[in-house]
Amino acid sequence: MAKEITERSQDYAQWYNDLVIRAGLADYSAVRGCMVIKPYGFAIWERMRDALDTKFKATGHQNAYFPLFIPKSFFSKEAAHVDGFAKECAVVTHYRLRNGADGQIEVDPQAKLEEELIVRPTSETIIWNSYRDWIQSYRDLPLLINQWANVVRWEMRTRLFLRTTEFLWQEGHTAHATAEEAIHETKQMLDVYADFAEQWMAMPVIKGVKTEQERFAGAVDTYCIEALMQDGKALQAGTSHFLGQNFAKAFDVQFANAQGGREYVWATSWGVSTRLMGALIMAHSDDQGLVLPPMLAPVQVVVVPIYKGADTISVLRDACQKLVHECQAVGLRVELDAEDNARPGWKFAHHELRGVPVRIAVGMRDLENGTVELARRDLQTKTTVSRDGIALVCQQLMNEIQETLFNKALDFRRSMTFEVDNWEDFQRRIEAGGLVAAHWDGSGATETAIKEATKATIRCIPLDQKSEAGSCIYSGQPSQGRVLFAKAY
RNA sequence: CGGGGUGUAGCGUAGCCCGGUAUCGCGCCUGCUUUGGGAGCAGGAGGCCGUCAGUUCGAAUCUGGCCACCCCGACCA
Repeated sequence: MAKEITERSQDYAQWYNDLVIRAGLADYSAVRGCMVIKPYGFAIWERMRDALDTKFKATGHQNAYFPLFIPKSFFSKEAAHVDGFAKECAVVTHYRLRNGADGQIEVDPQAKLEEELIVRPTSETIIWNSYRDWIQSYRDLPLLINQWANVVRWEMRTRLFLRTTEFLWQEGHTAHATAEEAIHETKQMLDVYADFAEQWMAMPVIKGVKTEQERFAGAVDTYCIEALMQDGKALQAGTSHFLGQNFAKAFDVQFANAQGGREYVWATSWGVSTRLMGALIMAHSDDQGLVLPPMLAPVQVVVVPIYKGADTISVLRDACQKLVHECQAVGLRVELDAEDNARPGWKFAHHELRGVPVRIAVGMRDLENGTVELARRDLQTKTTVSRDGIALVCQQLMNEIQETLFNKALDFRRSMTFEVDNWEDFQRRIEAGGLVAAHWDGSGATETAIKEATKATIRCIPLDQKSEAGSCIYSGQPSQGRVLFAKAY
Protein backbone atom coordinates (compact mmCIF):
# COMPACT_ATOMS: atom_id res chain seq x y z
CA MET A 1 0.00 0.00 0.00
CA ALA A 2 1.09 3.46 -0.73
CA LYS A 3 2.04 5.35 2.34
CA GLU A 4 0.30 8.61 2.97
CA ILE A 5 -2.74 7.87 0.83
CA THR A 6 -6.11 6.91 2.24
CA GLU A 7 -7.56 3.90 0.47
CA ARG A 8 -10.53 4.46 -1.80
CA SER A 9 -12.62 1.88 -0.05
CA GLN A 10 -12.02 3.59 3.25
CA ASP A 11 -12.81 7.19 2.34
CA TYR A 12 -13.11 8.14 -1.29
CA ALA A 13 -13.13 11.89 -0.73
CA GLN A 14 -10.05 11.70 1.44
CA TRP A 15 -8.33 9.45 -1.09
CA TYR A 16 -8.90 12.12 -3.71
CA ASN A 17 -7.53 14.89 -1.51
CA ASP A 18 -4.51 12.84 -0.47
CA LEU A 19 -3.77 12.06 -4.08
CA VAL A 20 -3.90 15.64 -5.24
CA ILE A 21 -1.61 16.77 -2.44
CA ARG A 22 0.80 13.84 -2.33
CA ALA A 23 1.22 13.53 -6.06
CA GLY A 24 2.21 17.18 -6.08
CA LEU A 25 -0.62 18.36 -8.30
CA ALA A 26 -1.82 21.17 -6.07
CA ASP A 27 -1.76 22.70 -2.62
CA TYR A 28 -4.26 24.49 -0.49
CA SER A 29 -3.59 28.21 -0.45
CA ALA A 30 -3.84 31.04 2.02
CA VAL A 31 -7.14 32.02 0.43
CA ARG A 32 -10.16 29.96 1.29
CA GLY A 33 -11.44 27.93 -1.62
CA CYS A 34 -8.49 28.83 -3.82
CA MET A 35 -5.74 26.41 -4.73
CA VAL A 36 -2.15 26.56 -5.84
CA ILE A 37 -1.59 24.45 -8.93
CA LYS A 38 1.90 23.04 -8.58
CA PRO A 39 4.28 22.44 -11.48
CA TYR A 40 3.41 18.79 -11.95
CA GLY A 41 -0.31 19.49 -11.91
CA PHE A 42 0.11 22.46 -14.17
CA ALA A 43 2.13 20.37 -16.62
CA ILE A 44 -0.89 18.11 -17.03
CA TRP A 45 -3.20 21.07 -17.44
CA GLU A 46 -0.86 22.55 -20.03
CA ARG A 47 -1.06 19.37 -22.03
CA MET A 48 -4.84 19.45 -21.86
CA ARG A 49 -4.85 23.09 -22.82
CA ASP A 50 -2.53 22.60 -25.77
CA ALA A 51 -4.50 19.66 -27.11
CA LEU A 52 -7.78 21.52 -26.82
CA ASP A 53 -6.32 24.70 -28.24
CA THR A 54 -5.13 22.81 -31.29
CA LYS A 55 -8.61 21.40 -31.76
CA PHE A 56 -10.18 24.84 -31.43
CA LYS A 57 -7.83 26.28 -34.02
CA ALA A 58 -8.50 23.35 -36.31
CA THR A 59 -12.20 24.17 -36.19
CA GLY A 60 -11.57 27.77 -37.14
CA HIS A 61 -11.45 29.52 -33.80
CA GLN A 62 -9.09 32.27 -32.76
CA ASN A 63 -7.96 33.19 -29.28
CA ALA A 64 -8.53 36.60 -27.76
CA TYR A 65 -8.62 38.04 -24.28
CA PHE A 66 -11.29 40.04 -22.53
CA PRO A 67 -11.11 41.84 -19.17
CA LEU A 68 -11.27 40.16 -15.79
CA PHE A 69 -13.67 42.88 -14.61
CA ILE A 70 -17.20 43.33 -15.78
CA PRO A 71 -19.20 46.50 -15.07
CA LYS A 72 -22.09 45.59 -12.81
CA SER A 73 -24.61 47.09 -15.19
CA PHE A 74 -23.63 44.63 -17.95
CA PHE A 75 -24.65 41.78 -15.81
CA SER A 76 -28.22 42.80 -15.37
CA LYS A 77 -28.87 43.01 -19.10
CA GLU A 78 -29.74 39.35 -19.46
CA ALA A 79 -32.29 38.40 -16.82
CA ALA A 80 -31.73 34.65 -16.57
CA HIS A 81 -27.98 35.13 -16.66
CA VAL A 82 -27.90 37.52 -13.72
CA ASP A 83 -30.22 35.26 -11.75
CA GLY A 84 -27.90 32.34 -12.31
CA PHE A 85 -24.73 34.02 -11.21
CA ALA A 86 -25.70 36.83 -8.85
CA LYS A 87 -25.30 34.72 -5.72
CA GLU A 88 -21.68 33.86 -6.36
CA CYS A 89 -20.04 37.01 -7.62
CA ALA A 90 -17.00 38.70 -6.17
CA VAL A 91 -17.36 42.46 -6.44
CA VAL A 92 -14.70 45.14 -6.60
CA THR A 93 -15.89 48.24 -4.84
CA HIS A 94 -12.68 50.20 -4.19
CA TYR A 95 -9.44 50.84 -5.96
CA ARG A 96 -7.05 52.04 -3.27
CA LEU A 97 -5.68 51.23 0.17
CA ARG A 98 -4.28 53.58 2.73
CA ASN A 99 -2.53 53.48 6.07
CA GLY A 100 -5.06 53.45 8.84
CA ALA A 101 -4.77 55.11 12.21
CA ASP A 102 -3.52 51.95 13.91
CA GLY A 103 -0.82 51.39 11.31
CA GLN A 104 -2.88 48.77 9.55
CA ILE A 105 -3.58 48.89 5.86
CA GLU A 106 -7.23 49.62 5.20
CA VAL A 107 -9.50 50.26 2.26
CA ASP A 108 -9.57 53.94 1.45
CA PRO A 109 -13.23 54.94 1.72
CA GLN A 110 -12.47 57.89 -0.56
CA ALA A 111 -11.59 55.47 -3.33
CA LYS A 112 -15.02 54.05 -3.95
CA LEU A 113 -15.78 53.05 -7.51
CA GLU A 114 -18.58 54.90 -9.26
CA GLU A 115 -19.74 51.59 -10.70
CA GLU A 116 -18.73 48.37 -9.03
CA LEU A 117 -16.88 45.79 -11.07
CA ILE A 118 -17.78 42.13 -11.04
CA VAL A 119 -14.93 39.66 -11.18
CA ARG A 120 -16.05 37.54 -14.12
CA PRO A 121 -17.77 34.27 -13.28
CA THR A 122 -18.07 33.86 -17.08
CA SER A 123 -17.60 36.42 -19.83
CA GLU A 124 -20.71 36.44 -22.00
CA THR A 125 -21.66 39.98 -21.05
CA ILE A 126 -18.31 41.69 -21.45
CA ILE A 127 -17.72 39.83 -24.70
CA TRP A 128 -21.11 40.55 -26.22
CA ASN A 129 -20.66 44.19 -25.36
CA SER A 130 -17.64 44.10 -27.66
CA TYR A 131 -19.31 41.98 -30.29
CA ARG A 132 -21.84 44.77 -30.82
CA ASP A 133 -19.01 46.82 -32.28
CA TRP A 134 -17.35 43.98 -34.09
CA ILE A 135 -20.37 42.78 -36.00
CA GLN A 136 -22.04 44.90 -38.63
CA SER A 137 -22.72 42.66 -41.55
CA TYR A 138 -23.28 39.00 -42.33
CA ARG A 139 -19.77 39.19 -43.76
CA ASP A 140 -18.44 39.54 -40.21
CA LEU A 141 -20.01 36.22 -39.34
CA PRO A 142 -19.42 33.70 -38.09
CA LEU A 143 -17.26 35.16 -35.36
CA LEU A 144 -15.38 32.32 -33.70
CA ILE A 145 -13.50 33.36 -30.58
CA ASN A 146 -12.05 31.51 -27.63
CA GLN A 147 -10.32 32.79 -24.56
CA TRP A 148 -8.19 31.06 -21.94
CA ALA A 149 -8.80 32.74 -18.64
CA ASN A 150 -9.42 32.51 -14.95
CA VAL A 151 -12.87 33.04 -13.52
CA VAL A 152 -14.24 33.40 -10.01
CA ARG A 153 -17.38 31.87 -8.59
CA TRP A 154 -17.88 32.33 -4.88
CA GLU A 155 -18.91 28.79 -4.06
CA MET A 156 -20.04 27.81 -0.59
CA ARG A 157 -18.07 24.66 -0.61
CA THR A 158 -14.96 23.92 -2.63
CA ARG A 159 -12.88 20.90 -3.53
CA LEU A 160 -9.45 20.83 -5.12
CA PHE A 161 -9.83 21.04 -8.91
CA LEU A 162 -13.47 19.94 -8.83
CA ARG A 163 -14.85 23.17 -7.50
CA THR A 164 -12.60 26.03 -6.52
CA THR A 165 -13.45 29.67 -6.05
CA GLU A 166 -11.04 30.69 -8.77
CA PHE A 167 -10.44 28.30 -11.63
CA LEU A 168 -8.82 28.22 -15.02
CA TRP A 169 -10.81 27.46 -18.11
CA GLN A 170 -11.43 28.28 -21.69
CA GLU A 171 -14.61 29.86 -22.89
CA GLY A 172 -15.59 29.91 -26.53
CA HIS A 173 -18.00 32.62 -27.65
CA THR A 174 -19.28 32.53 -31.17
CA ALA A 175 -21.74 34.56 -33.22
CA HIS A 176 -23.62 33.27 -36.24
CA ALA A 177 -26.06 34.47 -38.87
CA THR A 178 -28.52 31.66 -38.38
CA ALA A 179 -29.84 29.50 -35.59
CA GLU A 180 -28.98 26.36 -37.55
CA GLU A 181 -25.37 27.40 -37.85
CA ALA A 182 -25.14 28.24 -34.15
CA ILE A 183 -26.68 24.93 -33.18
CA HIS A 184 -24.24 23.18 -35.46
CA GLU A 185 -21.40 25.01 -33.73
CA THR A 186 -22.74 24.06 -30.31
CA LYS A 187 -22.82 20.40 -31.24
CA GLN A 188 -19.51 20.54 -33.02
CA MET A 189 -17.77 21.84 -29.92
CA LEU A 190 -19.49 19.22 -27.81
CA ASP A 191 -17.96 16.66 -30.15
CA VAL A 192 -14.58 18.30 -29.75
CA TYR A 193 -14.90 17.94 -25.98
CA ALA A 194 -16.11 14.36 -26.20
CA ASP A 195 -13.26 13.42 -28.51
CA PHE A 196 -10.78 15.08 -26.24
CA ALA A 197 -12.15 13.34 -23.16
CA GLU A 198 -12.12 9.95 -24.80
CA GLN A 199 -8.96 10.14 -26.87
CA TRP A 200 -6.72 12.17 -24.61
CA MET A 201 -8.08 11.60 -21.15
CA ALA A 202 -9.13 8.00 -21.90
CA MET A 203 -12.37 8.88 -20.18
CA PRO A 204 -15.60 7.74 -21.80
CA VAL A 205 -18.32 10.37 -21.77
CA ILE A 206 -22.00 10.55 -22.57
CA LYS A 207 -23.14 13.38 -24.75
CA GLY A 208 -26.48 14.82 -23.88
CA VAL A 209 -28.73 17.81 -23.36
CA LYS A 210 -29.49 19.33 -20.00
CA THR A 211 -33.01 19.70 -18.70
CA GLU A 212 -34.40 23.18 -18.27
CA GLN A 213 -33.44 23.16 -14.59
CA GLU A 214 -29.86 22.20 -15.22
CA ARG A 215 -29.43 24.55 -18.15
CA PHE A 216 -26.84 27.35 -18.19
CA ALA A 217 -28.22 30.70 -17.09
CA GLY A 218 -29.07 32.49 -20.30
CA ALA A 219 -28.94 29.52 -22.66
CA VAL A 220 -31.66 28.09 -24.87
CA ASP A 221 -30.06 24.67 -24.77
CA THR A 222 -27.15 23.33 -22.80
CA TYR A 223 -25.31 20.31 -24.13
CA CYS A 224 -22.90 18.45 -21.95
CA ILE A 225 -20.52 15.57 -21.62
CA GLU A 226 -21.00 13.51 -18.50
CA ALA A 227 -18.49 11.06 -17.08
CA LEU A 228 -18.84 8.49 -14.34
CA MET A 229 -16.32 8.54 -11.53
CA GLN A 230 -15.07 5.49 -9.65
CA ASP A 231 -17.30 6.16 -6.66
CA GLY A 232 -20.39 5.99 -8.85
CA LYS A 233 -21.01 9.71 -8.99
CA ALA A 234 -21.36 11.55 -12.26
CA LEU A 235 -19.25 14.52 -13.22
CA GLN A 236 -20.12 17.14 -15.79
CA ALA A 237 -16.88 17.45 -17.70
CA GLY A 238 -17.78 20.05 -20.27
CA THR A 239 -20.67 22.14 -21.55
CA SER A 240 -21.64 23.73 -24.83
CA HIS A 241 -24.52 26.17 -24.98
CA PHE A 242 -26.82 27.34 -27.73
CA LEU A 243 -27.63 30.83 -26.54
CA GLY A 244 -30.19 31.68 -29.19
CA GLN A 245 -30.49 35.44 -29.57
CA ASN A 246 -30.61 36.10 -25.84
CA PHE A 247 -27.31 37.91 -25.57
CA ALA A 248 -27.62 39.53 -28.98
CA LYS A 249 -30.85 41.10 -27.83
CA ALA A 250 -29.51 42.04 -24.42
CA PHE A 251 -26.51 43.76 -25.99
CA ASP A 252 -28.21 44.82 -29.20
CA VAL A 253 -25.95 42.96 -31.56
CA GLN A 254 -27.51 43.06 -35.00
CA PHE A 255 -26.13 42.49 -38.46
CA ALA A 256 -27.16 43.44 -41.97
CA ASN A 257 -28.11 40.34 -43.88
CA ALA A 258 -27.52 39.80 -47.59
CA GLN A 259 -30.96 41.16 -48.36
CA GLY A 260 -30.25 44.40 -46.52
CA GLY A 261 -32.44 43.59 -43.52
CA ARG A 262 -31.29 43.74 -39.91
CA GLU A 263 -31.28 40.67 -37.68
CA TYR A 264 -30.05 39.72 -34.26
CA VAL A 265 -27.12 37.30 -34.33
CA TRP A 266 -27.22 33.79 -32.91
CA ALA A 267 -24.76 32.78 -30.24
CA THR A 268 -22.97 29.89 -28.61
CA SER A 269 -20.62 29.53 -25.69
CA TRP A 270 -18.73 26.49 -24.49
CA GLY A 271 -16.19 25.70 -21.85
CA VAL A 272 -14.09 23.22 -19.98
CA SER A 273 -12.10 23.97 -16.88
CA THR A 274 -9.44 22.73 -14.49
CA ARG A 275 -12.26 20.56 -13.24
CA LEU A 276 -11.08 18.19 -15.96
CA MET A 277 -8.06 17.60 -13.75
CA GLY A 278 -10.36 16.24 -11.09
CA ALA A 279 -12.11 14.07 -13.65
CA LEU A 280 -8.82 12.73 -14.90
CA ILE A 281 -7.65 11.88 -11.42
CA MET A 282 -10.85 10.13 -10.43
CA ALA A 283 -11.24 8.29 -13.73
CA HIS A 284 -8.14 6.13 -13.53
CA SER A 285 -6.18 6.44 -10.31
CA ASP A 286 -5.84 3.76 -7.64
CA ASP A 287 -4.70 3.24 -4.07
CA GLN A 288 -1.06 3.46 -5.15
CA GLY A 289 -1.58 6.93 -6.53
CA LEU A 290 -2.21 8.69 -9.77
CA VAL A 291 -2.68 6.78 -13.01
CA LEU A 292 -2.23 9.03 -16.02
CA PRO A 293 -3.08 8.29 -19.62
CA PRO A 294 0.12 8.46 -21.67
CA MET A 295 -1.18 11.21 -23.91
CA LEU A 296 -1.46 13.60 -20.98
CA ALA A 297 1.31 12.32 -18.73
CA PRO A 298 4.05 14.95 -18.39
CA VAL A 299 6.49 12.07 -18.05
CA GLN A 300 5.62 8.94 -20.01
CA VAL A 301 8.64 6.84 -19.19
CA VAL A 302 10.93 7.03 -16.21
CA VAL A 303 14.29 5.29 -16.25
CA VAL A 304 15.71 4.13 -12.93
CA PRO A 305 19.20 2.73 -12.64
CA ILE A 306 19.76 0.07 -9.99
CA TYR A 307 23.22 0.72 -8.60
CA LYS A 308 25.36 -2.04 -7.22
CA GLY A 309 28.44 -0.56 -5.66
CA ALA A 310 29.98 2.80 -6.45
CA ASP A 311 31.95 1.58 -9.45
CA THR A 312 28.79 0.67 -11.35
CA ILE A 313 27.22 4.10 -11.09
CA SER A 314 28.83 5.71 -14.07
CA VAL A 315 28.37 2.63 -16.23
CA LEU A 316 24.68 2.45 -15.40
CA ARG A 317 24.16 6.15 -15.81
CA ASP A 318 25.67 6.02 -19.26
CA ALA A 319 23.52 3.06 -20.19
CA CYS A 320 20.40 4.79 -18.91
CA GLN A 321 21.28 8.04 -20.58
CA LYS A 322 21.57 6.22 -23.87
CA LEU A 323 18.20 4.65 -23.29
CA VAL A 324 16.70 8.02 -22.54
CA HIS A 325 18.03 9.42 -25.79
CA GLU A 326 16.58 6.55 -27.74
CA CYS A 327 13.19 7.11 -26.18
CA GLN A 328 13.38 10.82 -26.86
CA ALA A 329 14.26 10.10 -30.46
CA VAL A 330 10.91 8.38 -30.98
CA GLY A 331 9.09 11.25 -29.33
CA LEU A 332 8.57 9.88 -25.85
CA ARG A 333 8.62 12.16 -22.84
CA VAL A 334 11.17 10.43 -20.70
CA GLU A 335 12.85 11.23 -17.42
CA LEU A 336 16.03 9.81 -15.97
CA ASP A 337 15.93 9.36 -12.22
CA ALA A 338 19.57 8.72 -11.52
CA GLU A 339 19.82 10.63 -8.27
CA ASP A 340 21.80 8.82 -5.65
CA ASN A 341 19.83 10.12 -2.69
CA ALA A 342 16.92 7.74 -2.99
CA ARG A 343 16.93 4.02 -3.35
CA PRO A 344 15.11 2.15 -6.10
CA GLY A 345 12.17 1.06 -4.00
CA TRP A 346 11.47 4.62 -2.97
CA LYS A 347 11.73 5.81 -6.54
CA PHE A 348 9.37 3.11 -7.75
CA ALA A 349 6.75 4.14 -5.23
CA HIS A 350 7.31 7.80 -6.00
CA HIS A 351 6.80 7.47 -9.73
CA GLU A 352 3.78 5.26 -9.17
CA LEU A 353 2.33 7.96 -6.96
CA ARG A 354 2.88 10.44 -9.76
CA GLY A 355 1.23 8.17 -12.28
CA VAL A 356 4.11 7.77 -14.72
CA PRO A 357 2.77 5.18 -17.22
CA VAL A 358 5.95 3.15 -17.74
CA ARG A 359 9.06 2.55 -15.66
CA ILE A 360 12.26 1.07 -16.95
CA ALA A 361 14.73 -0.26 -14.40
CA VAL A 362 18.26 -1.07 -15.43
CA GLY A 363 20.78 -2.89 -13.25
CA MET A 364 24.09 -4.58 -13.85
CA ARG A 365 22.33 -7.86 -14.38
CA ASP A 366 20.41 -6.27 -17.25
CA LEU A 367 23.57 -4.87 -18.78
CA GLU A 368 25.05 -8.36 -18.80
CA ASN A 369 21.91 -9.97 -20.20
CA GLY A 370 20.97 -7.23 -22.64
CA THR A 371 17.63 -6.69 -20.89
CA VAL A 372 15.66 -4.12 -18.93
CA GLU A 373 12.81 -4.39 -16.48
CA LEU A 374 9.63 -2.81 -17.80
CA ALA A 375 6.80 -1.92 -15.43
CA ARG A 376 3.33 -0.76 -16.37
CA ARG A 377 1.61 1.63 -14.00
CA ASP A 378 -1.91 0.82 -15.13
CA LEU A 379 -1.73 -2.96 -14.64
CA GLN A 380 1.03 -2.89 -12.03
CA THR A 381 2.90 -5.57 -13.92
CA LYS A 382 6.59 -5.82 -14.59
CA THR A 383 8.45 -7.93 -17.07
CA THR A 384 12.03 -8.36 -18.15
CA VAL A 385 12.39 -7.65 -21.84
CA SER A 386 15.16 -7.32 -24.37
CA ARG A 387 16.88 -3.99 -24.31
CA ASP A 388 17.04 -3.84 -28.09
CA GLY A 389 14.30 -1.77 -29.61
CA ILE A 390 13.00 -0.76 -26.22
CA ALA A 391 12.07 2.74 -27.36
CA LEU A 392 9.70 1.38 -29.97
CA VAL A 393 8.29 -1.07 -27.47
CA CYS A 394 7.58 1.83 -25.11
CA GLN A 395 6.04 3.84 -27.88
CA GLN A 396 3.72 0.96 -28.65
CA LEU A 397 3.04 0.51 -24.97
CA MET A 398 1.81 4.09 -24.74
CA ASN A 399 -0.95 3.26 -27.20
CA GLU A 400 -1.77 0.07 -25.38
CA ILE A 401 -1.98 1.76 -22.01
CA GLN A 402 -4.07 4.58 -23.39
CA GLU A 403 -6.47 2.03 -24.83
CA THR A 404 -6.50 -0.15 -21.75
CA LEU A 405 -7.37 2.79 -19.55
CA PHE A 406 -10.20 3.82 -21.79
CA ASN A 407 -11.60 0.31 -22.02
CA LYS A 408 -11.33 -0.21 -18.31
CA ALA A 409 -13.21 3.01 -17.66
CA LEU A 410 -15.79 2.08 -20.27
CA ASP A 411 -16.29 -1.37 -18.77
CA PHE A 412 -16.69 0.21 -15.40
CA ARG A 413 -19.30 2.63 -16.67
CA ARG A 414 -21.21 -0.14 -18.40
CA SER A 415 -21.20 -2.20 -15.23
CA MET A 416 -22.49 0.84 -13.36
CA THR A 417 -25.26 1.82 -15.76
CA PHE A 418 -28.70 0.44 -15.01
CA GLU A 419 -32.06 0.58 -16.69
CA VAL A 420 -34.66 0.84 -14.00
CA ASP A 421 -38.43 0.78 -14.30
CA ASN A 422 -39.86 1.13 -10.84
CA TRP A 423 -39.45 3.61 -8.07
CA GLU A 424 -38.15 1.21 -5.43
CA ASP A 425 -35.37 -0.09 -7.68
CA PHE A 426 -34.62 3.46 -8.70
CA GLN A 427 -34.06 4.58 -5.13
CA ARG A 428 -31.94 1.55 -4.39
CA ARG A 429 -29.80 2.00 -7.48
CA ILE A 430 -29.26 5.68 -6.93
CA GLU A 431 -28.25 5.01 -3.38
CA ALA A 432 -25.70 2.43 -4.53
CA GLY A 433 -24.21 4.78 -7.11
CA GLY A 434 -23.95 4.70 -10.86
CA LEU A 435 -25.95 5.94 -13.79
CA VAL A 436 -29.60 5.11 -13.86
CA ALA A 437 -31.47 5.22 -17.15
CA ALA A 438 -35.12 5.72 -16.42
CA HIS A 439 -38.26 7.20 -17.86
CA TRP A 440 -39.20 10.73 -16.90
CA ASP A 441 -42.34 12.65 -17.69
CA GLY A 442 -40.44 15.77 -18.73
CA SER A 443 -41.73 18.03 -15.97
CA GLY A 444 -39.59 20.17 -13.74
CA ALA A 445 -41.80 19.37 -10.77
CA THR A 446 -41.06 15.67 -11.11
CA GLU A 447 -37.38 16.36 -11.55
CA THR A 448 -37.35 18.39 -8.35
CA ALA A 449 -39.31 15.78 -6.44
CA ILE A 450 -36.89 13.06 -7.49
CA LYS A 451 -33.97 15.22 -6.50
CA GLU A 452 -35.43 15.88 -3.09
CA ALA A 453 -36.22 12.24 -2.54
CA THR A 454 -32.96 10.73 -3.74
CA LYS A 455 -30.42 13.55 -4.26
CA ALA A 456 -30.11 12.35 -7.84
CA THR A 457 -30.33 14.83 -10.69
CA ILE A 458 -30.97 14.31 -14.35
CA ARG A 459 -27.47 14.39 -15.73
CA CYS A 460 -28.65 14.62 -19.29
CA ILE A 461 -31.01 13.48 -21.95
CA PRO A 462 -28.57 11.43 -24.03
CA LEU A 463 -28.18 12.53 -27.63
CA ASP A 464 -28.41 8.91 -28.66
CA GLN A 465 -31.55 8.37 -26.62
CA LYS A 466 -33.69 5.58 -28.03
CA SER A 467 -37.32 6.35 -28.67
CA GLU A 468 -39.12 4.05 -26.28
CA ALA A 469 -42.57 4.32 -24.82
CA GLY A 470 -42.63 4.02 -21.05
CA SER A 471 -43.95 5.59 -17.93
CA CYS A 472 -42.24 8.01 -15.60
CA ILE A 473 -40.38 6.37 -12.77
CA TYR A 474 -41.89 8.83 -10.31
CA SER A 475 -45.23 10.07 -11.62
CA GLY A 476 -46.23 7.22 -13.90
CA GLN A 477 -46.99 9.71 -16.66
CA PRO A 478 -46.12 8.69 -20.23
CA SER A 479 -42.53 9.11 -21.44
CA GLN A 480 -40.92 8.69 -24.82
CA GLY A 481 -37.43 7.76 -23.72
CA ARG A 482 -35.02 7.25 -20.87
CA VAL A 483 -32.90 9.96 -19.31
CA LEU A 484 -29.82 9.52 -17.16
CA PHE A 485 -30.04 10.06 -13.44
CA ALA A 486 -27.15 10.07 -10.98
CA LYS A 487 -25.78 11.70 -7.94
CA ALA A 488 -23.27 14.20 -9.19
CA TYR A 489 -20.25 16.26 -8.26
C1' C B 1 -24.77 29.42 6.21
C1' G B 2 -25.79 24.96 9.63
C1' G B 3 -23.36 20.25 11.77
C1' G B 4 -18.66 17.76 12.85
C1' G B 5 -13.35 17.80 13.10
C1' U B 6 -8.33 19.73 13.33
C1' G B 7 -4.56 23.45 14.50
C1' U B 8 2.49 21.48 18.42
C1' A B 9 9.50 21.43 13.29
C1' G B 10 8.55 20.57 6.03
C1' C B 11 4.92 16.13 7.05
C1' G B 12 2.57 12.85 10.69
C1' U B 13 2.17 12.93 15.94
C1' A B 14 2.91 12.45 21.94
C1' G B 15 2.25 15.67 25.87
C1' C B 16 -3.19 18.70 27.75
C1' C B 17 -7.33 15.50 32.39
C1' C B 18 -3.27 16.41 37.03
C1' G B 19 0.60 23.99 34.71
C1' G B 20 7.41 23.91 35.48
C1' U B 21 9.23 26.17 27.42
C1' A B 22 8.20 19.95 24.30
C1' U B 23 8.06 13.39 22.73
C1' C B 24 8.58 10.06 18.81
C1' G B 25 8.65 8.73 13.57
C1' C B 26 9.38 10.38 8.50
C1' G B 27 11.90 14.06 5.88
C1' C B 28 16.36 17.55 5.91
C1' C B 29 22.12 18.37 6.64
C1' U B 30 27.33 15.71 7.40
C1' G B 31 30.03 11.21 7.07
C1' C B 32 30.53 6.06 6.09
C1' U B 33 28.23 1.63 4.36
C1' U B 34 24.35 0.68 0.81
C1' U B 35 21.11 0.42 -3.76
C1' G B 36 16.59 -5.53 -8.22
C1' G B 37 10.12 -2.64 -4.00
C1' G B 38 9.57 3.02 0.45
C1' A B 39 18.08 1.45 3.35
C1' G B 40 21.50 1.03 7.99
C1' C B 41 24.71 3.23 11.54
C1' A B 42 26.80 7.65 13.77
C1' G B 43 26.54 12.79 14.37
C1' G B 44 23.64 17.43 13.50
C1' A B 45 20.11 21.46 12.34
C1' G B 46 15.21 22.83 12.72
C1' G B 47 9.64 25.14 17.35
C1' C B 48 7.09 32.75 19.70
C1' C B 49 2.82 24.75 20.71
C1' G B 50 -3.00 28.84 15.09
C1' U B 51 -3.96 33.84 17.27
C1' C B 52 -5.40 37.52 21.05
C1' A B 53 -6.55 38.32 25.94
C1' G B 54 -7.22 36.45 31.04
C1' U B 55 -5.75 33.42 35.53
C1' U B 56 -0.79 32.27 37.62
C1' C B 57 5.72 33.24 40.24
C1' G B 58 5.27 30.29 35.76
C1' A B 59 0.57 28.35 30.33
C1' A B 60 1.28 23.75 24.70
C1' U B 61 -1.49 22.42 29.20
C1' C B 62 -6.67 26.12 32.73
C1' U B 63 -10.62 30.15 31.09
C1' G B 64 -12.78 33.35 27.29
C1' G B 65 -12.77 35.49 22.48
C1' C B 66 -11.09 35.28 17.55
C1' C B 67 -8.90 33.12 13.07
C1' A B 68 -7.72 29.41 9.61
C1' C B 69 -8.25 24.90 7.20
C1' C B 70 -10.61 20.10 6.34
C1' C B 71 -15.03 16.83 6.22
C1' C B 72 -20.60 16.25 5.87
C1' G B 73 -25.08 19.07 4.31
C1' A B 74 -27.93 23.24 1.72
C1' C B 75 -25.96 26.10 -3.29
C1' C B 76 -23.26 25.42 -7.87
C1' A B 77 -19.40 23.64 -13.07
